[in-house]
Order: sequence, then structure tokens, then C-alpha cells
Amino acid sequence: MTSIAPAAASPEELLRGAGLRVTAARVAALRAVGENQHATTDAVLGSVRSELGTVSVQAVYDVLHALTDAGLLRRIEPAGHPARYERRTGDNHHHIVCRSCGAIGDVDCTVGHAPCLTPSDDHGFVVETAEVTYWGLCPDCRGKAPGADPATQP
Amino acid sequence: MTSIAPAAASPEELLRGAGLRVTAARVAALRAVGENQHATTDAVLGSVRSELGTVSVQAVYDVLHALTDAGLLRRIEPAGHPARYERRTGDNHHHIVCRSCGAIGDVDCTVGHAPCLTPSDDHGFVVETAEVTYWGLCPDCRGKAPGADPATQP
DNA sequence: CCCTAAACTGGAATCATTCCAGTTGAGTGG
DNA sequence: CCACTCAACTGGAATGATTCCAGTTTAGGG
Repeated sequence: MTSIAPAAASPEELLRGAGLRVTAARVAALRAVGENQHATTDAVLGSVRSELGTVSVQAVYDVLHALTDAGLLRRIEPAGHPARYERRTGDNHHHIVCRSCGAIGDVDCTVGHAPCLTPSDDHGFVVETAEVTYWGLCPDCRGKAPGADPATQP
Repeated sequence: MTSIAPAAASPEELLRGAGLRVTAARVAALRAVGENQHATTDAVLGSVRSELGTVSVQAVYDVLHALTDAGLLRRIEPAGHPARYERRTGDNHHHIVCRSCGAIGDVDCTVGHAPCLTPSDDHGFVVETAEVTYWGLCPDCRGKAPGADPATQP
């Protein structure tokens, strides 16, 4: 019925739909994250520059903030790693992060919906969101990781 | 029966028990975190300095790392806020963080033990731990926070 | 009491991110 | 179709948390 945001809307449509100005930097950044989910700011910067030529660092930070605020991107900030961005927004999914290289995978909560998302004691806080982060080693880092059990390897 | 780590062991005992050298900086840092749970590095630095006089920034970072590695402290790193440390280790409890001031409260998982701590899809990762972070506003920040619903207030 | 590795000092460096002041350009209204 | 205005972008400096480094001190075993 409604068609506010078609499944595969173009970057331009997404931006207009969110009430944002359409600029080359924003279109490029949106596409960059679409092609490389969980991209770092640096990766987006590289991608945007390879498409547009000279783009300032600040512009990319501004763009990513604007897109995040508008709900077109979601920012992920794993402890000890630079921020990353993804296009999957709205649904409450979680992330699995590699301790070694910072690689990220999406994880849907097993238990249907928000199992432990209501704290037992909220200390008077107004709880807005809950996020679950799984920490481990990605397939690439498993073999070469220091401290890994040698017996585990072939 | 066993008494490897008595409930209220002194800082010195804790350090020896963990196989660490007993130094003034470590004792002071351990006490500082004990008296001020969820203390920031900066808070620990201030506390240690007020007790010992001149102590280098590096020393406090070293001490906190050593104590964390030894399992005497647990480090908490909320996105966008400096790291904090607590004495409660071993048990898998979670945290509620104030978006505004970074204040932290402890939260035991409601659902007994580790409900959503097994990801539905691990992407080939070896999962080591899962952490849950609740985001919200602490009682202090609730009133003065920007963007708060005015109708909610008395 | 002496010796050595571990811990500490203090200053410089790094990394992600933000601040700032001036310039450019998207989109609106004439 | 053009002019105008505010949001967006530029580039360089600044910030804040943390780490690196080379030299000095000290805990604690021998």
C-alpha cells in the first residue's frame, strides 16, 4: 500500500525521502556503505574519494553523521575499534565483533525478540535501547591469533 | 572451603594472589576503584595522586592494564565515553550507561543466565563472550536532558 | 645486601574525531 | 531562468584518550 521507502530505493530517493539535500558526497557515501557493510569511516572516505576525487575528511564525517541522524545509516562503535556504519536500520539486530581485526557480522537475536532487554534493576535510569555485542575471533584471525590453542589447529 | 580469594581480601593480598608485584600505585589504584566503582582512568589518576603525590599518567594506565589482565579489575568501554573500571569480575553482569553523562549502573541479566548469548548465526566466528549494554538517561540527566519529552515531566 | 627484571617517569606521538572560519553549491522563490 | 540563502564542504588546527619510547627506580628472590 504505502510506498514511502521502496525496498531498493536509489540513494537519491532515500536522501529526499529523509528530507536531506542530495549531494555527491552523500550519494557516494550511501552507496559505499551499501557495497561494503560495516565499513569504517576511513573505508568510506577512500571509496568516496575514488569516486569523486578530492573530498575532505570533515565532509565524510559530516555526511555519515547526517545519514545516521536521518536513520539511513546505523553507527556501530565496538570498544577499541573505530566506528563502522551499516545500512540495516530499524530492525534491532546485534553484532559479532572480531577481537583481533574488528571484522563485524550481523546477528539476529535467537530468542525471538528482546529477551534480556529489560534490565532487572534500572537504577532509576530511563532505558532507551539495549545492544548485544558478541566478541570472538573471525575465521581469518582464528589461525594466526596469538594465544590461540595450538592444538586446535590442523 | 577453599580460600584462594577471601571475600574482603586486602589490596596487597589480592595482588600477591594474582602473582603481581605489590607497588604503591597498584594498591592505591585497586583501592580507588573499590571506593568508586566504574571510575574512569582520570578519576583513578586523581585518587592515586591525592594518596601518593606525583604519579605519572603512564603508571596509572599500566597499573589498570595489569590489574585488568590479572582479572582483578574489569574494564568497561562504552561507545563515545572513556574507559571505566570496576571490581566486580568473574560474574557475567551487564551495564546500563547514561547517554548524557556516561554514568554506569550494574545490571544482572533478568533471565537467569545468558539468554541471547548464543548467536543465531556466528558467521564462522569463535564466540568468546557476549555483553549487553543498556543505553538511557540516569536520574540526574533525565530532567535537564535535551530532547526529553516535556510532557513526561511533572 | 645485591642484582635483575618489572615497574615507573616524563615527554613525544598516534589515532579517531571535532572545532573553526571561510567558500561553495542545492534548491527555492521571484 | 536567475538570484539568493542557508546548508554543506574545504582545509587546517585542536582535542582527548591512549600508547610508544628511552631512561631511571624499585620489589623481592638469591
